[in-house]
Amino acid sequence: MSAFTLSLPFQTPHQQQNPINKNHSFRSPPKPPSSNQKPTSDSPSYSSWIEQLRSHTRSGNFHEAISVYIDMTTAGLRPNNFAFPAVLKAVTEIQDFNLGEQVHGVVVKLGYDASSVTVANTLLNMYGKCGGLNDVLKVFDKITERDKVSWNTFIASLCRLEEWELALDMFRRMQFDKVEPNSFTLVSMSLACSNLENRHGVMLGKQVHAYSLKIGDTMSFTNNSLMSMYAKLGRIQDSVSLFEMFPGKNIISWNTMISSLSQQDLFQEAMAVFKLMILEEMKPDGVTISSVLPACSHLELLHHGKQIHAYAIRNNNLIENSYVSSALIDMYCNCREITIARKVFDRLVNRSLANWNAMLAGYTQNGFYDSALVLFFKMMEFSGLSANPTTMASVIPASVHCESFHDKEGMHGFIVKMGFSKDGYVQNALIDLYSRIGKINISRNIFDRLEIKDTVSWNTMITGYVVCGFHEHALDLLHKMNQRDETHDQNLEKVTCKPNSITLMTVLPGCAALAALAKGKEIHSYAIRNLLATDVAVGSALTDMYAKCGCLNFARKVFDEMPVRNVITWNVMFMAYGMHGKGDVAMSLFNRMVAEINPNEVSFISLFAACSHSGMVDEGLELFHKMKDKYGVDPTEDHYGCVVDLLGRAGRLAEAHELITKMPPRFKKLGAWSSLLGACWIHQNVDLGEIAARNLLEFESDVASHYVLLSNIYSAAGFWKKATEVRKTMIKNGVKKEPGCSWIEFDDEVHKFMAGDFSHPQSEKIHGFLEKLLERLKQEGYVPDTSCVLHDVNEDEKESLLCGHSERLAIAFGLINMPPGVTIRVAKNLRVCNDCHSAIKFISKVVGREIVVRDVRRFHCFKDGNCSCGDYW
DNA sequence: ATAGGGTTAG
Repeated sequence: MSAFTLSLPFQTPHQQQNPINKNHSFRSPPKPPSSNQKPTSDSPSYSSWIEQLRSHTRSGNFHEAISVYIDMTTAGLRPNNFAFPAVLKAVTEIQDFNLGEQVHGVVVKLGYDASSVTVANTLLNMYGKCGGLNDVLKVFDKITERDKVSWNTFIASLCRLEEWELALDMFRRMQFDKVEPNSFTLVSMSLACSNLENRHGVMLGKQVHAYSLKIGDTMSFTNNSLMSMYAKLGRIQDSVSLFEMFPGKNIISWNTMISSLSQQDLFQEAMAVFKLMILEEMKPDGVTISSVLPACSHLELLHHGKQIHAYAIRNNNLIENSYVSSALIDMYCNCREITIARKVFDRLVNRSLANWNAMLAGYTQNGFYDSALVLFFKMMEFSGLSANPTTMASVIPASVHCESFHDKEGMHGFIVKMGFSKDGYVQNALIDLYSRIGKINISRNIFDRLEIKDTVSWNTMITGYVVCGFHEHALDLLHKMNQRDETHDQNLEKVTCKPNSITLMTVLPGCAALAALAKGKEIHSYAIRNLLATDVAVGSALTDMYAKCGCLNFARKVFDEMPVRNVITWNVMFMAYGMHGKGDVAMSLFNRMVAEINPNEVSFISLFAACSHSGMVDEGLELFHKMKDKYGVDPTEDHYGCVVDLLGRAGRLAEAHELITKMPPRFKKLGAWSSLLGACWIHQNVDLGEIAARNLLEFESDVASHYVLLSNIYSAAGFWKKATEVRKTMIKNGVKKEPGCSWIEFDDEVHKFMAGDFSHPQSEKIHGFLEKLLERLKQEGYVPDTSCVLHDVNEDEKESLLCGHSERLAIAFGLINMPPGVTIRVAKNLRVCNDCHSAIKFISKVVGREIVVRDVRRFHCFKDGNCSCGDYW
């Protein structure tokens, strides 16, 4: 609506031309009252103008009412204390703040703001609904004879402007001025209290409640507001008591109760109240439906949800209610019935933004990222609606995970353009976006500049570091999150963000990757103290962490004590036993598992790996042959890869090769070929190794490990020239070998060592230590095996290169710094080479220490000159 | 006086 200026014709009565801008758009042009003569204030038709104005407002024709008002003033008539309330009400309803201000001007000129309480009160109401705080205060100040309505309107306006504290102050001043609060006042007060900080809100809320009892207020809306207030302040029990004791329950009481329970995540209870409502023959309306559906959604009560859907269609076509349809879509999506959700969506006649958003969220949350993006672009083009921050909170993750969508950073541009950059959800989603495209610094930048960091912000940032492999930073940030929590004002419960179960399961894989046992234990104790350890996901992550830190016993203990286990929990345990070379235990656990719960694809991958590392070829093959018929899991290309590894590692290379050739054609064979190549290196088979490498390099000429394995196979067989050639091709193709890297946790820090690396502060000491150690090893009978050294150098040099292998540096560091008797735990990013394996066996004997080395595939526990893997790995 | 759709995880 265009703004226009209204000058005051009565200020200079002789001036007859009127500068009203007639562009104001009205539905129907106003008709002046019957006579052609201009009415004057004392002519009989004056009252008919006023009456017309009032009747338009009364019957809801606000635009017409305003028209009459304008014509009236154009004609030089003064509005009176009947005209002003009518026009102000109309202005308020259509939210035309500009016109409101102009009418205000007229009111002031004519002195009604001080002389008529009714006019002043409607003015107050107008500013409360479409103005600002200053206007409200100014108008209220002017009223000399404040009545109860003035106070109530004033307080209600303050609430609408979210000035909760001020509203409460005014409640006190009202009583001080000897004006008795009534139901209207108490409704506003309940609303104000429910928006205060928790403890404070409850305290004042109880006073409001007591006040209502004192004045014997039994109005249903007072009771309903008090219920709502208690619920929002987390005092659901008080809310329920009010509900139960109140004799005058109406539909709104029921709805309030159901929605309050839903909002407090008390879904079972919400369902129970809903059922009671039906029993008491109270007819649910749209609000009821949209309050109870979230409960069905969270409890995944698809059946109930469908019944409610049917009810909504039968009764009054409640499905047309946008709240109802959004809740339905959400319910179906949460029950993973995306197709039904989409049908509901497609059949809607008018789609609200909430409908689109619910559908988009449903797609994203169920992993249908492409569908989410397609729908989003459709919405942008055809719906006539524009996205809001909620839309983008679903679209950003969809764009991040959608592989065929490339312009991920473009989303950020769009966000900025739309002005959504300061929305918390959007910012968190952007942090995730940048970390997943490897631009972790941008993530951190956004994170650092967040005005409010909630738990999700911290979790997302920590996950980002884990995703990018910066595990130390992840642990650092967890530490900071905790610090922040400790120093936080206990009164501000709403803004605290303690680590939750998601935080822990995000950061535990970081500990596992770093083999940071001490840190992992610290997190474990934190989980116990904060009652998070019983969470399935946390328990599974703890089990995994202990297993990957080499503490199989701890892993098993956590596993045994978990109150609930899911597929992932079991899979983690299989993997754990597999990495420790205990395939037999994994298999017997599997038999226990299938009595309780169905295995999935990952279960079989873990089990094959376990069998493979334990030489249990036949057990593994048997499982492979019956996984589909007995357990209903179709083998995938990954399973084939595992079985090729199983056969190959055991030296059954021909069978492994045959299995690859028999793979169903829909499968990619790369994984299987690379398993075979690895096996050819172990068993020194040049012919098959060449075949495998050829098949791999045709598609993956940029993977260093293929070149390295082939070249190692050649050198081990003495084909030095061929080995060198492979290495040259690799360099020519610009492929860089991933540098070997090992690490060890010491003194609350993870120390990293690269192969041939001299950057560590203790580097000199370590190398000196290793030189002396080498002499002692040789005395014990250690003979260096240089076959896996790629470089074509003389034997002496090779030996010193071997000494530089990163695992040896890490072990030496541990031996120098850690007290005797403490097990040395080292992790490595590549496989331990033959020579290091045999050297570490000797080291464990010479220094009398247990040494645990975890490489990419499994654990090696060295003790008294032996290794737990029995040289089979 | 009552109602909605969103971000993080294995």
